Amino acid sequence: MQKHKILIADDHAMVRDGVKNLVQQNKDLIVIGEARSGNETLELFDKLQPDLLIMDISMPDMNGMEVSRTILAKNPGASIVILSMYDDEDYISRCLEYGVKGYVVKNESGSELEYAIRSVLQGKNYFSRQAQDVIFKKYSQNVARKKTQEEEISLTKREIEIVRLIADGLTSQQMADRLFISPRTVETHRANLMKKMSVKNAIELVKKAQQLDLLQ
Amino acid sequence: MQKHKILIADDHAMVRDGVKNLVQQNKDLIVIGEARSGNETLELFDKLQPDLLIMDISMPDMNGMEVSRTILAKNPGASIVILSMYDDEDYISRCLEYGVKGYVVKNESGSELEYAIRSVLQGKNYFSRQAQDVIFKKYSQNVARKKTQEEEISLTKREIEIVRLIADGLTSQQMADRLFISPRTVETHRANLMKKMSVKNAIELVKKAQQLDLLQ
DNA sequence: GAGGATGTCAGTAGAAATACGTAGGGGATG
DNA sequence: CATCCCCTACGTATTTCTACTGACATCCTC
Repeated sequence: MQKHKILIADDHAMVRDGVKNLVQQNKDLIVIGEARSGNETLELFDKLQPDLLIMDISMPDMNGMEVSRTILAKNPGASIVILSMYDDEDYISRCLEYGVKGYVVKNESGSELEYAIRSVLQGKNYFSRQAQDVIFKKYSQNVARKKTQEEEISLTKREIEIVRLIADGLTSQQMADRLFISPRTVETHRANLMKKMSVKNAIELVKKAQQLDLLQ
Repeated sequence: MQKHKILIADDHAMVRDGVKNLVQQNKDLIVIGEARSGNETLELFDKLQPDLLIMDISMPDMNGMEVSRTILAKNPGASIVILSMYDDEDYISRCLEYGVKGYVVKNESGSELEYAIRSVLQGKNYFSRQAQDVIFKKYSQNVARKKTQEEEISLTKREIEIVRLIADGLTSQQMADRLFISPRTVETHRANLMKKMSVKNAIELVKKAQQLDLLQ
């Protein structure tokens, strides 16, 4: 049987041991190395080429996110599960950005970590309960904000057409050619749009339209 | 003890009974109504004002998503858990958009539903394993796409600063004032940016910068 | 049929952006 | 020290955008 090779990175021996025990209760998993710092993690990852890296987010020299970014820059498919003390939104979203596949908050049960390991080795992502809560909260805040703004502003069909063309980077002349109307008319629409949406130039107009989800 | 009032909506009696049993094993929960269609759900929700609505996504007259949207438009804080046969990405993301707080795929265990009920009643979101997998897959695809584009273009610190100000809708003069440099210099940066990023005007520049995640 | 919303177009004027090219000072690096 | 990159800055010319005002036809509604 081919065992999955796992590298553990944490500056606390006790945590390393705990994770190691947890991992090695599974016969198809084997811990092939332990790192005590960010730099050591980078070295060992290169040398050992593990199937999975389980890493603390806070380490003395370089934090887990920076290590993740470095590793994932060189090894885009690498599997990394982050262990963190915190369910901080910044941390979590940065990890997602960098391509980390798992994120488990330490005060959650060991089964969360096991589930994360299983999922990631199967090629899926796994963010633990608390981590998801944070993401969903952020997401729904965004949605809520969009909803409340959306009410007041109502655009005509033509105006929506125009604002989309503006967002595509066309000049008034180009829009006029495409719509078979005068460039002056396009400019009228543009002016009306800016007035309706309380902005001072086309760039802010496009941003606002994006926020209101008017572009496609 | 104040019991949490729950409304169940599903066109299949067997599913309703199953959910009902599951719910009423908890002493602090009580099923106060059952709806067999989308329209009935809307009526009962208005009349009964439940603390939580557990609803099938597919119903004869109006599907669960449309019902959700209608209810949430009138009751922005309403708690809704969607039961679905499918882990379709479109369904899930639409539910998120509308403000649905829970999404459970039917072939998952009953404990997923219980967990969802608990979480939502506590004011949190809960999307079951399969639903999350879909979202994360989508998310990481986006990240991956972004990454591949990012390589070629490298901007200097000053250029990044400028492109962000452009994205904020400032004119060259305003940027010059803020950065204590000549407006001509700002225009030089702007021109260099447009050349580097192969675009013809500021709007396309901003869009490109957004794609490359250069704006904060 | 009066009134409102929409889409169309124009004049005038000034502000801003874009397209060219050129160039010096400073820092890092070989 | 030569070279490259970055930041800085200017000249000239043209295009595009923004601001403000006024106007007319159409369609819908009350």
